[in-house]
Amino acid sequence: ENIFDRSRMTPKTPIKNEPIDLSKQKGCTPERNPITPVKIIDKPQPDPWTPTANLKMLVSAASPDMRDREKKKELFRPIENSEQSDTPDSLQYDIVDDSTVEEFEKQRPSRKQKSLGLLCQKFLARYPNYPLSTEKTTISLDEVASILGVERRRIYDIVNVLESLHLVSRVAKNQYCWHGRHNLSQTLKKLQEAGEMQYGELMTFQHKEQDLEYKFGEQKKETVPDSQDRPLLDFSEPDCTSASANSRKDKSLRIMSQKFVMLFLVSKTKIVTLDIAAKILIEETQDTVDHSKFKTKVRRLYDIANVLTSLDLIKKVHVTEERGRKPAFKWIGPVEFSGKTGELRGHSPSSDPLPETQREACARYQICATGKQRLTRHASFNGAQPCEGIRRKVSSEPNSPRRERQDEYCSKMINLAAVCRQKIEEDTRNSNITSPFSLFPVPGDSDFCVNPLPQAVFPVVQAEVPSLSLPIDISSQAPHPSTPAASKTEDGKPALVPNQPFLCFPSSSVFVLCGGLQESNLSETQPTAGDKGTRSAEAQAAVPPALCQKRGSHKCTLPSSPGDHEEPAAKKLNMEQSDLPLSLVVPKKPFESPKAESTPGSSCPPAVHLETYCLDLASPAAPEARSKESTKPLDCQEQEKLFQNKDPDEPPPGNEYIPKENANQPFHPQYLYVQPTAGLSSFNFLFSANQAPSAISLASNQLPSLSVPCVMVPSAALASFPLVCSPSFSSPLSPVPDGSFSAAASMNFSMSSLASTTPVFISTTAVVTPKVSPAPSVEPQQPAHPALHLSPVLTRSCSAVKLDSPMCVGHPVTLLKLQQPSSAPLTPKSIRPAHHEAFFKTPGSLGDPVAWKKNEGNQTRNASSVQRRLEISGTSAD
DNA sequence: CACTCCCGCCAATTA
DNA sequence: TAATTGGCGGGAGTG
Repeated sequence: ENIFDRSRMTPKTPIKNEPIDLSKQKGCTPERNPITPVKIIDKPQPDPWTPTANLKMLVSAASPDMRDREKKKELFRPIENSEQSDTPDSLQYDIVDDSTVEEFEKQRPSRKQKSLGLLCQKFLARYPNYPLSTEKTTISLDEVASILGVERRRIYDIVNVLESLHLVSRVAKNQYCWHGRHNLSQTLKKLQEAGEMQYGELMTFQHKEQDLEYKFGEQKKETVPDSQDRPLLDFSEPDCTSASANSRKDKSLRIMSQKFVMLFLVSKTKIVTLDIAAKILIEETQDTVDHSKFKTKVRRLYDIANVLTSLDLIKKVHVTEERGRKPAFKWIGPVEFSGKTGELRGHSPSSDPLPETQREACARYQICATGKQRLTRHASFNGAQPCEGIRRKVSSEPNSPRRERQDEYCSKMINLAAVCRQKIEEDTRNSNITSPFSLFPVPGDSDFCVNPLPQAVFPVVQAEVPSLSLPIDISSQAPHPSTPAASKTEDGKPALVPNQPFLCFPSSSVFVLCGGLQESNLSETQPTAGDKGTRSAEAQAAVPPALCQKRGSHKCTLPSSPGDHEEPAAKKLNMEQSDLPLSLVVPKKPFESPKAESTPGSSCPPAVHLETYCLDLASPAAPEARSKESTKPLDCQEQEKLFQNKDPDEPPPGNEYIPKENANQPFHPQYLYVQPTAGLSSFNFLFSANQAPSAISLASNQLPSLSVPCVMVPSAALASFPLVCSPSFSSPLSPVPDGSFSAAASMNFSMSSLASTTPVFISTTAVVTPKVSPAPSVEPQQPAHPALHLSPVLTRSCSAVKLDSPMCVGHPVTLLKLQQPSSAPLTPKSIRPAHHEAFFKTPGSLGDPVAWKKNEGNQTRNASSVQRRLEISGTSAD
């Protein structure tokens, strides 16, 4: 009998008949133990007894195919009856029993019987959904293939998808480890977070496929190449063995699977049409969109969908659209994930940088979004750990192509930002906005939450236009219009709470910090991250985002980029970009609950301040940036020079940071002046602080008063500071109200000289580089969305999103764009964004749109600076 | 005819 | 070099 079985096992494709059994190891599943032939006996044996069984035997003996069919039938029966709907588990049992049946449907296995979905069910039936932790079940591909009577190729399809969800992990060649669904929720959560970052915006618009598509296209193009995405998926989980395995290039199926799942998790409707998914995935992967590619993608999606369906995570549905009904899938799996950011951290803090980043972002986001501020979380976040994680990432790969990292980074950042946005939105929706945002105009919050995000995402893209708007805000700013870049700069807007994440984006790791910034804690982490990034990245980093310092005073440094900009302003710009968002965010938080560690209290204005500070800080870093800047356009270079000079001064913002990098007190004074001008109290504080104290001390001082978080960002943009700060502060503060706030903020920015800020952002963007160019493209789209309401927030979110897509590089740009657009539409709110843009532009300002482009380069610089700052902050950290 | 998606060639990776 | 993985797309089964 045993022999018999074996023969059966071997499918027609004799490929490998080998003694399959051997492989099985531990625990197989309940049903059979593959390993020993004996197992085989299980089912088969019974057969012999029955007439049918005998028949089967004969048949199988006669032809492998028949055997297979029979097997399938057995397995399926239950399944077939219920169709997929049945739960796999039940199936399993059934299967076992069925042996008796044999109705002889044998007829040729219909295509359905051979479907991947069915095969997958059979596969899953073999393993427990929740295996005991103690027992590790290993899966031998050969064995399974033979048992299931299919070629190995098919098993790969299943395993790859399962692997993407961490239900299994590859242990070795031909060996996989079965984990079951224990970690499924965590994995889904991660994917959701990542997805939000990447697709959040898109999904919001889901209904509008076009939008999405467009956006996607732009974003992706802009941003980085898809490689970015992978990381998300990768998350290395703690699981058992796996870790090692991922090397392959892409494993598109795995990545696709993750992305596909992300789309569901991000989608509000939880329904994703195949064509949209295909388009999105194609874009990510590659630009080319030829039809054939699309078809191929769809084929793959079907493969994935079949497996996911078997997992009961999705089900097929049809959506009717204008053009008719389209095939689609609806997510029927868990939507809420118990895991919390905190938990996530716990998972593998060190293991994957990205994951951590995401987590942090999430955490921050939550905080922000919620408005509730979870001090604890923040605190934890603030904790060096997060930062470390980021740093690790950065540092770890320093050598490797920065871009890639950056991209990843960016993507992560973006993702985070996106997630945050979404969350925020949700939060706002669900529970009106929380205090944090309150800063923003009230409406903003709510709007912000709801509309903004969605729109923001894309709309933001429009940023370009927004940039214009910005100018509007402040005529003076107009100059900046430099334009596109400006829009990007808007990222600054991100300042809005939602954006925080964005902040991160800029420098990548740094940004993450931003989130923290807002909260306060963030700052610390960010800095660290930033530091790493900057260091490794040198120029790119230069601008490190901000770091934030956290807590109480939060100071983040946002690094402006290292010098890129000619003038301080330029620096500021860079910083700002990244910062802006932060600042925005910060403000909100402050408003909401000062109490929080950081005492976010300060509200918008504070945020601004922060930025300023950051800028200052950045300046120190600037020098480094300079080098990179060289690459930048003329403007940049000039700016760089300026920065250099300033650098020394810049330190202020990040108190701690500064010291490390450079103590640039001198400059501070300048800034200080500016701020005062602004008139806002908060600004003033900041400035004074900056001035008086050494860079660091100052920063800290100021921050504290304000709300710190923001500060962090600013550091980078010190230069811009003055301008920005003052404006923002003044108005923002009082305005606290939502709309006003944003407006004010924006105003401020613009006032301050958007240019300066803008430059910063730009630089950031630039850093992103590749993305930069893309960003522009994006911008156009954004306009459509107009995120009038929350523009700031939205913008940020948007930017963040975009960033994601771009991954590292791109995202910054994207963000900017988004912001602008949003800003434009929104009035007050929009203003802010605009301001950001303006800033960016301004620096360049001077006018050149070109400058914006250059910004890209700057961004990189910024990033580096940011990183530096981060580092500093880290060290100095509160 | 449009959807699905099976099948297996064959290239990229690994061992 | 052989084996393992897995991208890919032709084209067949279904409705």
